Amino acid sequence: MKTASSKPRLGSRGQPEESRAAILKAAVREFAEHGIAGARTDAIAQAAHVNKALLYYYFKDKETLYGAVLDYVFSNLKLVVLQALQSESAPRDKVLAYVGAYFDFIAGNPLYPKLVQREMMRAGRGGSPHLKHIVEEYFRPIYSEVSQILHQGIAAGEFRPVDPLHFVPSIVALVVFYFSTAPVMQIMAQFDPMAPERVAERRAAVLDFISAALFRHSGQRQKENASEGP
Amino acid sequence: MKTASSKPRLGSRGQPEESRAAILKAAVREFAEHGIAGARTDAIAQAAHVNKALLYYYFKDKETLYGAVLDYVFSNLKLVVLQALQSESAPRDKVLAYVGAYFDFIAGNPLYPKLVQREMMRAGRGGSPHLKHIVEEYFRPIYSEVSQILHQGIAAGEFRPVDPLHFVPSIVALVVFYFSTAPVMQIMAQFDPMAPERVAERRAAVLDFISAALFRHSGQRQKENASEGP
DNA sequence: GTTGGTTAATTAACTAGTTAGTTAGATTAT
DNA sequence: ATAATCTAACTAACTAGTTAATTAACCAAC
Repeated sequence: MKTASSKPRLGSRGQPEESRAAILKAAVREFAEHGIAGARTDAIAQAAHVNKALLYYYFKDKETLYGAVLDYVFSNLKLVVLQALQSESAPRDKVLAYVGAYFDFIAGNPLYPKLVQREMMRAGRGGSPHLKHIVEEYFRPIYSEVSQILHQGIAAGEFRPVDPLHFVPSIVALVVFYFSTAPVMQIMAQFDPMAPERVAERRAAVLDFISAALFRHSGQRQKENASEGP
Repeated sequence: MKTASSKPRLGSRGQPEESRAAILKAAVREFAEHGIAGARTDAIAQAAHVNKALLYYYFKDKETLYGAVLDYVFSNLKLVVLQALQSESAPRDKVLAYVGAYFDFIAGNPLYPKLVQREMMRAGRGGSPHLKHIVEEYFRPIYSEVSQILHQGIAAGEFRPVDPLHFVPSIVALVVFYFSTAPVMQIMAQFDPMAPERVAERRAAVLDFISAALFRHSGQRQKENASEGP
C-alpha cells in the first residue's frame, strides 16, 4: 500500500517498515491487555522503542492505530481459517479442520482472543467504529463458508439439524472462551492453563464437545427438532 | 450491616441507602459498557443523579466501587444458579435446570456478561485485585456443584464421560458468549439479537447443543475416550 | 416546644496528576 | 538540497480524588 514503485525507499534513521511493524506489535499487546481506553500510547511507544510522536506519524490517532491492530489480527485469522476450509473432504472433516485451525491460531496467539472479545463488546450505544468493517470483511466470509458446510452436512445426514446462525457462534465461543478467561482458569484449577499439555487437553475437549453436538452417531435415533419455546 | 440497632436513622437529604443503590446501579452500567479504565466517575455520578464526591463518601475509590459492582452481580448469579441446583431430580434435569437458570439470569441482565467477560480478562500480569475473591467466593462453589452432578451423571451412565474442568467452562462460554457479543450478532444477522424471540431461540439452541454433547442417546454406541493429543 | 448541639448525608468548587496529541526541529539516505 | 524518518519537549484537555462548607434529621436540655 505504501511502496508501490521501485525500491523500499528507506528514510533517515533507516527502519520505516520495521518501526511501523514494531509499533503495531506493541500495540497488539497493549490493546489486548488493557483495551482501547486502558491502553497508553506512551506505553506502546516505549515497548516499540520508538518516540511517541512516531505513532502519530504512522497512524492518525489512537483509534486508527487500534483499527490497524484489529485489521492485522483478523486478516490473519481469516487467512488461516479459510485455508483450512479449502480441502475437498467430507463436511465432517472440514468442520474439524476449521475448528482445529481456529483453535491453533488462537492458541498460538494468546493475545488475540482478548482483542476479539474486547472489540465484540464495544458497541452498546456509541460503540466501535471498526466493528461493522470487521464483521463485513472478516466474520461474514468465514461465517458463510462454515454455514454452507453445515448445511451440506445436514443435507447429507452426517450432521444433526442445527441452525448455523447459532451453531457457528457457539463454536467460536468454545474456542475463544478458554483463552480469554485463562486468568480465571489459573485460579480455579491450580495449574497454568497455557501450558502445552493443558492447551492440548482443551483442544481435545473442544473437538469432542463439538463432534458430539454436531455429528450423527452410529445406530442412533433422535428427535428432529432443534428449537422450542422457553 | 449499618443499622443494627433501633431505627433506619436517616440523614439530611434523606436517602442514604437509595443513593448508594443508585450509585451502584449506575456503576454497573458504566463499568459494563466501558470497563474500569473507560468508565468515568463523573458519568456514574451524573447517571445516579448524585454529586461525584458522594461516590467517594460511600466507596473508597473507583477500584473499590468496581469491586462492589462485581460482588453485587456475582452474588446474585450465585444465588439464582445454586437455587436451580437445589432440586432432587436426575442429573440430566439438574444440568438443564442449571443451564436454563444461568441463561435466564444473563438474558434478564444483559449488562452482566460484559462485566463478567471484562473481569475475566483482567489479570495478564498486574491484573485484577478482585478476581481471586470472585473465583473463591462465587465460581468455585458453583463449579463444585455442577462438577459433582456431572460425575453423578457419568457414573449413572446418563452422561458421556466428559471432563468437568473443561465441560463446565464450555457451558459458561455457550451461555455468555451470545450476549457479550450481541453487537456482532446485530450486524451479522439483520435483526435485534436481544428481541425476546431471538433470545428464546438462542436458549433452545444452547440447551440443544449441551444436551447433544452431554447426554447419552437411546440406542447409541460411541467411543469412550474424551481426550487425544493435538 | 423551642433551642442548640451532634452527626449523617450531600454538594460546589478545586487540585494534582495523567494522557492524547502537537510542534518545531534534527538526522540522514538519495 | 530535499524529502522521508524520527525525536525532545511541550500543551491542552481530561479525570480521579479532595476539601471545606451546607443541609437537615435527631436528640437532649431547658
